[in-house]
Amino acid sequence: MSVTTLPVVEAAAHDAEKCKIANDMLARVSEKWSMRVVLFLSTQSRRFSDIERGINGISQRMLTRTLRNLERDGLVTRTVTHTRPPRVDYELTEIGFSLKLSLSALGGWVQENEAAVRAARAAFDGRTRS
Amino acid sequence: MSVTTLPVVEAAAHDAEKCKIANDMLARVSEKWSMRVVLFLSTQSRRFSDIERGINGISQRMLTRTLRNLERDGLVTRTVTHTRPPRVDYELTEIGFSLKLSLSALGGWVQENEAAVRAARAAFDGRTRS
DNA sequence: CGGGATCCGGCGCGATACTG
DNA sequence: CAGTATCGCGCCGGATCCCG
Repeated sequence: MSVTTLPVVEAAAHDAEKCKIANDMLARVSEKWSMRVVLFLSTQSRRFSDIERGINGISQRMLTRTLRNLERDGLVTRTVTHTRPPRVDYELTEIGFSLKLSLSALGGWVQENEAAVRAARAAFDGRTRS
Repeated sequence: MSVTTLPVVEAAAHDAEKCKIANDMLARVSEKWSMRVVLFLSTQSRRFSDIERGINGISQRMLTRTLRNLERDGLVTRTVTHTRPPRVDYELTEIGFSLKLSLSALGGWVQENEAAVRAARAAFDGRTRS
């Protein structure tokens, strides 16, 4: 029953359940590798090793965990082909793709304000280091 | 020179510097308390203790750190009034407010897809726990 | 090939106590 | 009132080894 529990959504529709989901989604999206994976899958379906090679510096462990989380949230689908060697393909779902679109909007903000943020940081650091 | 280093912004304008800033901003925004603070400041200027009381469960330490980070990025301003007891007011800058607008868009996505995500999680958990 | 199991360091974050 | 300092836990994320 707290007054301000929800970070993203504002006044409208402010129940506890949605707050939790909103927090979780924001957390998910910022989990260091999630966005890279979503972006990498945004154009086409990819198999595990393709993603691993396509995303620079991700470990096998983290790729697995990231994909599991995205799958759990219904953002990607996992398709296993039982051959030898086995083959697993990952693909963005419809809602996964819509999330990617929303995030691209945030990307727009970054493009417009990146210079200002960098300048602000430099000014702040110069001010406090003295 | 990696091919895919940037999570948010896509094909356009893909230099390393902007990538780093984009990552940083996404990290900042997801720092557990940042969004709550930004949202709380979105309507008006507030003093330290007001924010502390307004945001349910934040510790003094984390509020201080969060505000410092936001200030460093040029998203909030800090105004000190030297009285006894002292008084410090925080206010959203213009670019801080524009960020809030972009994030509200993401909030819209959450509102639309929260039910789907919750259902997906339930289905996934039921599938794997068996 | 596509993972799972385990070990481990770093640090995000909270609780508490102290200061100008 | 608005911080800073210190301590400690949890957990994210990397490395390494093993398995079907």
